Amino acid sequence: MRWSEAFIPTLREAPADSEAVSHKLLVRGGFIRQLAAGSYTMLPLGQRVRLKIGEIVREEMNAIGGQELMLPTLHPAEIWRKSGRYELMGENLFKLHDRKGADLVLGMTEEEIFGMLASELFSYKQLPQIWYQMHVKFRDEPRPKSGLLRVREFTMKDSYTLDIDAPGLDRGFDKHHDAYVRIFARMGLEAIDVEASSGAMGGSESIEFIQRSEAGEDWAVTCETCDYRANVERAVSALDPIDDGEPTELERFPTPGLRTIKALAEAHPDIAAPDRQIKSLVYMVDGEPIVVLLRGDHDLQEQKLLDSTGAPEDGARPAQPEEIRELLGADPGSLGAVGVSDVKVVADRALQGRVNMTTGANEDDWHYKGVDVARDIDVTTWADLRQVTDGESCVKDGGSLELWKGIEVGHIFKLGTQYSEAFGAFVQDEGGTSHPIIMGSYGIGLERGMAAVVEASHDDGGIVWPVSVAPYELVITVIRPDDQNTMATANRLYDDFDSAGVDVLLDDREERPGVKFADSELIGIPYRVTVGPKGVDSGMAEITERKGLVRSELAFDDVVETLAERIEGARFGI
RNA sequence: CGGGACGUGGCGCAGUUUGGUAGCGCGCAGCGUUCGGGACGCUGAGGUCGUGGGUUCAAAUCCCGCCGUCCCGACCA
Repeated sequence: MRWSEAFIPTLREAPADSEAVSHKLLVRGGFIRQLAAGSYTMLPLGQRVRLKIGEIVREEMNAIGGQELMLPTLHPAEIWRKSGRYELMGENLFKLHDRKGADLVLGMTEEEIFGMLASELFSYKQLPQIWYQMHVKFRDEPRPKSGLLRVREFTMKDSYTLDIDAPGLDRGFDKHHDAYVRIFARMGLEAIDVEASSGAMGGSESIEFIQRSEAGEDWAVTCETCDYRANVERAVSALDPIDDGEPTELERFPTPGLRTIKALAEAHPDIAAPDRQIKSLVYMVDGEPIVVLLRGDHDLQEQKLLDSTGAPEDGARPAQPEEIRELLGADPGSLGAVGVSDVKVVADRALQGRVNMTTGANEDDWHYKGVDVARDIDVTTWADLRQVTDGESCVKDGGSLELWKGIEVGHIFKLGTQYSEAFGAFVQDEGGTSHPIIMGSYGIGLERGMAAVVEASHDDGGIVWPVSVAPYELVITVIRPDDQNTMATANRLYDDFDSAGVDVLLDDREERPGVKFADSELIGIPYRVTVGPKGVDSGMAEITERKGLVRSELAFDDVVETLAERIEGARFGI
C-alpha cells in the first residue's frame, strides 16, 4: 500500500478526556474512531490489526479441532427466557421489538443457540465437538470506558465444547486453556490465568486470562511463593487467629454518636477493635432485603454475594437508608443482626465461632457487646464474602498475596448441562441411556485484546506492535519522493518486499522527513527502511526497529532478503 | 444509577463572568522557498456555537427542558 493513497488519518493531538493510553494512541494513529459511547469504527489500520488477531485465534482454534460457524446475533427473546438468562442478565442484555411487536434480544454470548444446535446430536459417537465463531456481541454496559477496553458492541471469539462426560469436558477445557496460552503469547501479551467467578454464565469452574495493566478494571491476587492465583471476585486468603477471650453475656451499651467502625474502635479499644466488631450491611438482592455480616475490618466482595445467592448480574444493590430504617429500625452505623429473625442473614465465614464481638443494636446510639455469633445471631447462610486485600496470607502455602490490576482478555468456563437440558441436547451412550451434553464455553474479545497489546507495548513515540499483529510489518520511508532515483529505488524495494510476502507500506507522501518518522513510530510499524538520496548514492539502506528505535545499515542488495527472513521469523509471535 | 465536568470549522481550544456582526493553533487547498527528526511566507476554503423553547431591540453568552460525551463510584470479553 502506498501511504499517499491510504486512509490513515493520524492526529497531532489526542482526545483529552480519556484515561487509557491505548485509546489515545489508537485514535491518534488513525486505527479507530468513536461513533458513540462504546461504539467504534475500525479504520483500515485498526481493521488490519483486528484481522491479524482474528487469524491467530482462528489458527489456534482450528489446531485444537475447532469448527468455525456463524450464528445470528438477533435472537427471539423466547430463547433467552427459556434459558433463564432473559431475567438473569438484567439491563446488560439489549432488548428490542420488531414491527410485529415481538420481543427480540441482541446476543451477548450464544450458549443458547449453540445449545439448540447441539440438539441435532444424538449419539456419543458424535462427541466431542468444539464449535466456535468470531462475531459481534452486544452488551448494554452501564458505563462504556477506556476506548476499546469496555464497549457495547465488539467482536468475540466464542467457542463451545460438547462432551458426554466430565472427563471429556475437562479435556476440552484444557485444550482451550492451552490454546489461549498460545494465542495470548502470539499476540505479544503475558496474560496470567487465574481462578475466576462464573457469574451469570453459570457452571462449576472458570479461569480468566488477565493482562497486567493499570488501564485494566479487574483485580487479581497471586501468591509470591506458590502457584495460587485468583480474581478477587473469587480469591480467598488465610486469616490470623484472633483471641476473643472467654464467652460473656450479651449486653447493650450506649454509644452516642459512634456511627463508624473506626469511631467505635477508638472509643472502646478494649472491646471493639475493628477485627472484634461485626460489620452489618443491608443489601437488596433480587428485590429482597438481606443483612450481610462481615468482620469489622473486612470489605464485601459483591460478586461473592451474588454467587452465594444466585442473584442476577445486576440484582444486588446497597439498600437505601429509608429501606434500612424500615427493615431494622435504625440508621447505618447502629445496625446489627442480633435478634433479627424475619430477614435473611448472610454471614462471612470469618465470623464463624467468634465470641465477645461488638455490633450495632438496631437502635441509634446503642451497640451490643459480648456477642457470641453462634448463640446470638440466627445466620441463614454462611458464605465466603470478604474481599482479599494485598499482603494477606495464601491459603495454600501461607505466602504473601499480591493484589494487582489488569485487563481480562479471555475467560473460559466449565458450564455443565444447564443449556443442553434447557434446549434438549441429549445423546445416548453405548448402553442406550440418554445424557444431557456437557458444555463448556470460552471467550476472547478481539478489540479488547488489541487495546491490551497497545497498553502492554508502547513508548513516548507511539505504539510498538509485535510483528504478529502489526497492521504492516515494514514501512519504507522515502526521504525525497520528488527525487527520481530515490523513488525508483524505493519502488523496487517495495515490489521486492511485496513479492517476498512482507506486509509493506510505502511512505511516498510529500512530507518532510520528521513528519514521516514520527508518523511511522506513532502507528508502530515494527521495521522501517529509510530510503533517501544519500543512501541511494552509497547503496546503503537505514533500518530502524520500532522497538527501542535501534538503527542499523544494510546494503540495498541484501535488505529484502535479510528483513523478510527476520520478519518471517517473528510473524508467528512466540 | 449516584457524584463531577464538558458540548464552539476535521482535531485541540479561547470567547460565556459583564449579551452587541464568531476567534486562535493544528490540519486542509493554491503558489513559492525548503527537505535525514513534527519547516516557512503569501493567498484561500471551511462553523445550524449539541438541541428545543424562553427573556431581550439584540443570545455562543442569561433562564428552563432535552440529547450527547467524558471522568470518579457499583458491572464484563
